[in-house]
Amino acid sequence: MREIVRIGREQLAAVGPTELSLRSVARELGVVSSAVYRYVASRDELLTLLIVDAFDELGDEVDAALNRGGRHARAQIQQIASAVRDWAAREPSRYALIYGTPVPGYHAPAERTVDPGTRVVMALLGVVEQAYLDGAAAVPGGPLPRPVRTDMDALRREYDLQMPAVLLARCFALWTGLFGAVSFDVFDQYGTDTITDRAALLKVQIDLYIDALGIA
Amino acid sequence: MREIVRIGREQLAAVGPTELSLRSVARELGVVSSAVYRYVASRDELLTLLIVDAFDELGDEVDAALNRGGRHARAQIQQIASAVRDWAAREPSRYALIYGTPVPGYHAPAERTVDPGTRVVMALLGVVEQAYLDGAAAVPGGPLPRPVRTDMDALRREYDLQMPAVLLARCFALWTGLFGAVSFDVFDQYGTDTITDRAALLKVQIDLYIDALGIA
DNA sequence: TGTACATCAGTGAACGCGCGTTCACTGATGTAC
DNA sequence: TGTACATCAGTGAACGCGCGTTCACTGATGTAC
Repeated sequence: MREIVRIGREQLAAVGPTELSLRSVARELGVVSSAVYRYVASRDELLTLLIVDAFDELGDEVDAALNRGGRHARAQIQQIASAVRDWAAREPSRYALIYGTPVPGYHAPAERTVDPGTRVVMALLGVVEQAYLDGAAAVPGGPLPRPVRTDMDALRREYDLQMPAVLLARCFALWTGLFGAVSFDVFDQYGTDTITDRAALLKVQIDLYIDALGIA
Repeated sequence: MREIVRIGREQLAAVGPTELSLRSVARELGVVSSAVYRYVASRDELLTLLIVDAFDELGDEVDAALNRGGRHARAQIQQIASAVRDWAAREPSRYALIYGTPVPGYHAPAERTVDPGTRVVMALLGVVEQAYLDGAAAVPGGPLPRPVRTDMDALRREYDLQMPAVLLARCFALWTGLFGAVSFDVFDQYGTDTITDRAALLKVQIDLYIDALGIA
């Protein structure tokens, strides 16, 4: 079982999420294809296992990066960002599996993927919330469009956040900005040769997002 | 020929870029699969045609949105952003083709895809450059890490930009931030039901990025 | 200690499918004399 | 005006491939008496 996930991971290192096949996993496992069905009900379930696995590993890396240090919110966010980037660069297919084009025909079962899938945002929110509580985050003025405000308030209640809705909305910009930058990097959207040090560029971009959050 | 691209587009409406097949295009065209080879050398070339087609259509939409008005940089950028979002929401598969996980095994021929692929950034850069020339963009202080600075200077020369390197670097944050937010939306990375009005959220996010650019 | 039986991991063949690409071909349309 | 020929769009069969999934099965291991 664990073996299957391990091999699935390995396969993903070679082949993009869409063409991950039960048969290739079986082959690599040194077993006939139908044998895999003893452990996994279908290809979809294999994908689910690998998605959860990827989210969890990324989540672990992020947590580890956070623990490694930096007391300042800015440093912590930068650390989260590089952890994400490093993992994504190391595991482009697994990154694509969870943050790229959804695998066609596959629908993730919410009850298994939501929790692991939110670990990175949760880490970011944790840092910003703490900065807010410490008075280290400037609260931006300006109203929020009603529907956004409603959603943000619902989230604040759900996750028990003290930060105001405006700040929470800005966290979304940080979150999507981070993954946008990482995706451009991993999926090679910058032309070839235009950016020589992508890690450095990411750092600059994240700095900008942090500035925009009003964090010291 | 044009017919083939048209049908390819239609197919993409139904099936994700990875499983776009020559045979399905032929089928839809009412023709035997080998006939398509009279017009297109291989599946890869079909993909190239569709990629260029998608980039061009998106570029046209963005240009149209820009022309539709707003003299202020802020309004113009917001208009570009909604044009991108609207097109992406309408054509998720074609968006995935150009901004999602790269199709495995396919390599885009740079000489055909680069120009159409840069139209959106070019539009953004045009707006920011104009704002800079009008003195409407605050030039941020702070140095840039050396490699980033070098890349930015190369780009400034290549595209004949007056804006300083720091500002250009910030344009990258706007660019990747925009596509990060749109991808999260189109690829359904926000949980279900957490965001009720995604267009409104995008607007808030883009506003933040514009603030960060120091644009009035 | 020895036998009878149940459990269970893995086998192997088969199903029906769709794919990209090749090849020799047909038959209509257009051109040259 | 009429015939001979070239062009060219499309055909149809075939190649070898990999896929997900099913099914009845073998044979080793473990358990109960």
